Amino acid sequence: MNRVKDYRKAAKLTQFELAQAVGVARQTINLVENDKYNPSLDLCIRLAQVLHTDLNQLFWEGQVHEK
Amino acid sequence: MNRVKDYRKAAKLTQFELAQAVGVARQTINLVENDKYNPSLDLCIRLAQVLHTDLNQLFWEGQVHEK
DNA sequence: TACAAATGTCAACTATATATGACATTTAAT
DNA sequence: ATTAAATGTCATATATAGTTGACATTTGTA
Repeated sequence: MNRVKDYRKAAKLTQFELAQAVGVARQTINLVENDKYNPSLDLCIRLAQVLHTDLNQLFWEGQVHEK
Repeated sequence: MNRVKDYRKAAKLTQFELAQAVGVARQTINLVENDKYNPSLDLCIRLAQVLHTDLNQLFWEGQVHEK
């Protein structure tokens, strides 16, 4: 489970508004939030930018890597 | 420019070996390293795991976000 | 209860990530 | 100077990300 929905709600955006902000369809946001598929890196980066966070926060949750 | 090539060389892997390790074709690694396209999140995550790093290190370089 | 906004989901379509095979060029070692 | 390994790149094919439109369900609010 990624954390897009959490960050979107924290930003008080609807799926539709987030979709517009990153330039994809509303359904695409819905599918990403529900892990129905595998977004492109480009979309991940735009999501992180619009949600004022970064790739690790959104998509690296629970991974055990430490530097 | 992402840093896949830097991390691959640090791990002393060839493009072919890295491709095998993450389960894609060698050409795919080549294209990713040279920013010829837009990999899937899934591939990005496998690259980060195999290269013992994380998404931000590989693909968030130069982005200005701080938590 | 009723209504509207937000969300989930389906089917059909289009764009593009990724595969495969092949070949040219570069790099490194002999 | 040769040779092999590694890399860059092309063309064609396939899988799947992302679109569009539509409708059902949920959630919040009057």
